Amino acid sequence: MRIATWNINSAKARQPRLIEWLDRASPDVVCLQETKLSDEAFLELFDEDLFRRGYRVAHHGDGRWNGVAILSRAGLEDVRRGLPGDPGFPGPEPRAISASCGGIRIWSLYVPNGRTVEDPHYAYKLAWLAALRDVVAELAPQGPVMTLGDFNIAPTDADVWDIAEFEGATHVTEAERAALGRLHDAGLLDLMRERWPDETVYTYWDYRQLCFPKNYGMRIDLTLATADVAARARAVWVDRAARKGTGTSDHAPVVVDLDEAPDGDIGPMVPPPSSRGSSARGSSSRAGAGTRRRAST
DNA sequence: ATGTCCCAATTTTTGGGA
Repeated sequence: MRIATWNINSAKARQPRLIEWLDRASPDVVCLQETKLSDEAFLELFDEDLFRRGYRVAHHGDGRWNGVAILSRAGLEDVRRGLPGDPGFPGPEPRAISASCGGIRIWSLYVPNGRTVEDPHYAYKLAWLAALRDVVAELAPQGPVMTLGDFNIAPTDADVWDIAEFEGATHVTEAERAALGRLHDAGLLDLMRERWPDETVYTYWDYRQLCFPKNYGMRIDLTLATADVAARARAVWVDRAARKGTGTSDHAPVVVDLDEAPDGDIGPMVPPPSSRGSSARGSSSRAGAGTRRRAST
């Protein structure tokens, strides 16, 4: 199952690039942020194109700002709009939506930007992240969970092109990183860093000052997941091609490929005959580990 | 020149947000 997240910075402005990307990348589940549309306007624009490609749609937006969505051709059950405990600014904003897709509770998140550390939006950002932590702490013990989206936090200094440029700025503060740390404490792993611990990886480049050509980027779009999901992650990457050319978002998609769940709907995995009763399925070899058959009875 | 883009409205220019 291929799962992606992409802050598209206006679904309306990005329509051709989004459709083109769906056809090229062929994701099964897509978490979108900053659609900047109402639910009605989003469906009006995309329903036909997405239906024809086999996607079902859950959108949560109110028009001008924010707006999140999940597109899925791997099931879309039990859709929940908003974040329980959302502090609001002052009222709730459409920054979270979740659904069960292919047995995973998937969240598409657009964390408040924070603006500056003195701005009330910064306190809002931290309060919003605290509410998210509580949701994760409740859900993570219950089954597979993924939280994907624009977190507006660079987890470490290595996740920005030049930390000196961020003196006193949001996205890199101790408090923001501590809030992210509490998501990890609640059971979420950073799939990109699990797979690529030391690579330079960016997901966002400002439109201004030729940031993309110079690779002045930030890794702020994160793919977090519980350990059961992390164990299935076969590949994790940033689709930089989607950031190139004209009419692009300032963010690139982050894509995760998952192996099938070992106890998925095809039935429980049992050892293949060749290794049954032997020690061949230990950590030294994965041969045969992908073989699945329906258990008898 | 912030080497930009997006939105809405007080719409053909401006202000706000990222």
